[in-house]
Amino acid sequence: MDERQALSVFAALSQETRLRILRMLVIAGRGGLAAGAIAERAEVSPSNVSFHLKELEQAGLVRSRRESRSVIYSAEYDTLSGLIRFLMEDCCAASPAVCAPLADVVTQAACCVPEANDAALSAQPVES
Amino acid sequence: MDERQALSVFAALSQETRLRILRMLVIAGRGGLAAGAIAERAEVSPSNVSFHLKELEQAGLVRSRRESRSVIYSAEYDTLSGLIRFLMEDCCAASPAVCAPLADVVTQAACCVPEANDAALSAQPVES
DNA sequence: TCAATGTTTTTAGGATCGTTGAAACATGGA
DNA sequence: TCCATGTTTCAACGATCCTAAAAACATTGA
Repeated sequence: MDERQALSVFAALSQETRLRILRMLVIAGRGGLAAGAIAERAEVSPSNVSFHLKELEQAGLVRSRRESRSVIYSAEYDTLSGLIRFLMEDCCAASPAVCAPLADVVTQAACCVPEANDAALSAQPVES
Repeated sequence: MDERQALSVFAALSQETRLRILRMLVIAGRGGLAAGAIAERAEVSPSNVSFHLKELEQAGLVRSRRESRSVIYSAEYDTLSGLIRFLMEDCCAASPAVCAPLADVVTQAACCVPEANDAALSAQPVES
């Protein structure tokens, strides 16, 4: 990810409704959610949710597909991981001691890593 | 990190000059840089850099200390790691397969982790 | 084709943000 | 104290963003 896209992603995530929507879609998984369902859960009007979804889509954080009458939105996990990589990148240019806190994140936020799944985060088990 | 602070941090990072300043300070390490030096490197006016540094400070991304005539700013690595943790948090609520790309980041972006320092990122060695 | 449902676009407004230059403030040395 | 240096605050303006409501568009079934 280059600086331009990082700026775009940060801008997209700096708005309350959009951040909520993205987290909603991240939790929803690859199946995604229909625009209407998102609007209902976020408690905003359809036109407003459409506006914010477009912003998220332009930032590359979500994708959309039409299924019959509904338009289904889902999170782009690759963009999220790219953003995290971007955030870690420059840390590595400084001395290792400086970025020790980030190393801790790497080792502790291991919810996604099979062999270290000992509830390092306060995340609850997967349901559904 | 809660949602409120995450929003504040995203807003702070969504501006080109501020993102550049933060990356500059991350690379500079705990020693930090004087406001004047930052202004010079970022090629913005002193008043402008002061404005942006205040925003970064309010978001908790930098701290300042006075040394004689200069005010030295340095990156708050804990806030950065907190942001990364926040970004990974919800990923874990979905199925593990969904967040595999993030797991890859964790294992590959290992520049900070001593035992896996094999240039997984395209980051160049530290110069200067 | 017509009506119903789901979503997007458009328009307009008010609010917030970023930049600039001048003035003010803080510090250290003569 | 006075001056030089380094930084911050202030006020004003233009640009951008967010929201709301109405209209337009797309899809499906009668």
